[in-house]
Amino acid sequence: MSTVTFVPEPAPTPAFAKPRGCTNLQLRQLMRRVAQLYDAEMSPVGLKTTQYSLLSYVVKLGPIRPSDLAEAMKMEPSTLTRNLKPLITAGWVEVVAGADGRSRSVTATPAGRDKRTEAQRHWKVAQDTLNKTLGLERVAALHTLIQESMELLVPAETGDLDD
Amino acid sequence: MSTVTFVPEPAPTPAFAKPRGCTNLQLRQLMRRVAQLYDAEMSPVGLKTTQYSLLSYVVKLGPIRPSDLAEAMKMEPSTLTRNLKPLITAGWVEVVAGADGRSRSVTATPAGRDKRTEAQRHWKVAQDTLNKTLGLERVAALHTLIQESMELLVPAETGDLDD
DNA sequence: TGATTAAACTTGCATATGCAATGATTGTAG
DNA sequence: CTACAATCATTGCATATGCAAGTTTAATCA
Repeated sequence: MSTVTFVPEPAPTPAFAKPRGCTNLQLRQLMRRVAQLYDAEMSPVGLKTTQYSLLSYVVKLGPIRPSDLAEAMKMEPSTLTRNLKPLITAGWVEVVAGADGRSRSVTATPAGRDKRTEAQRHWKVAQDTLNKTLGLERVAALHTLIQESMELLVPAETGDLDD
Repeated sequence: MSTVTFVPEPAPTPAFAKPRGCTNLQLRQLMRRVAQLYDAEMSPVGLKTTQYSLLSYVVKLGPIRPSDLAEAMKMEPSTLTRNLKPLITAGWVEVVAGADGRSRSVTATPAGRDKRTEAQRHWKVAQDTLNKTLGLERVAALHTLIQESMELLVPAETGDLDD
């Protein structure tokens, strides 16, 4: 057995700074600002960006069951139920009885499809504004990070539990 | 004058993909998941992560005027007014008359400071969990992107308008 | 000083968000 | 076929969020 002198490795300086602060808070803050930017652009059309997103999903995926729609939008079913209300009141979306007596079927009305088309133009302007303000590269990087993070966060999950 | 044949440059393939989808929606979706992760960890302490963030700011910056606090937290003053209510009800925060007859002064009570310390431990666990789930590097990158984006989004703004 | 403007919250209105509990149906085990 | 379990949606409760309008107080101008 030989005596060995360990030379401590030079602390492997990481190529990135240790994250500082609260990720939750930072996400919220950015979300608020971004939402304001989008909402300002959407306001002439008479819907919030949240509503535009939901309406778009209904147009694209409908007729669809509320629970499936909620999952697609990654929100709680209870939240979905309520978020649909303004769209129903406005006559853009309809919820009727589903095949299964328990479930329902969500679809966009013709007026809803028209509204979505109209709103889409404004959404594009908002997105372009953001792209210009932040730079295409930064927005692309943000999208990538968000998507990667979402995948990693999907709670343990549901899906491939055999037995 | 010579005739020149322009060889069109090979479309400068960018090193990043054009961003797809709605940045607002993606941010919201990630925020929801992240909030749920933090809130689950904070729930034993009896406050939401949003409340923890606010309480922390009050502890660190107080006594402070509501408008300054709102600016520090990058939220609307009206939102701040309401978000303070649960903390006041719980006896963690006090709002008293300010120097100026119009303004107020927000401070944390001793109970509030204690609560914040207790909550901080849980926050750290949540943040560590996130760091592990996403990876330190990814979280760091996210923070950087968020911060850069926030700076770029600060609306034209207030600050150095002379005349 | 009296009128006007500005500053600093606060409220009214509307939506977004989620957990826990409830209601209504369907599926399943005995 | 009945009792129990699982599914699907909604409601009760509480908070978060922001715009526009209102209130109170201070500052400024004529």
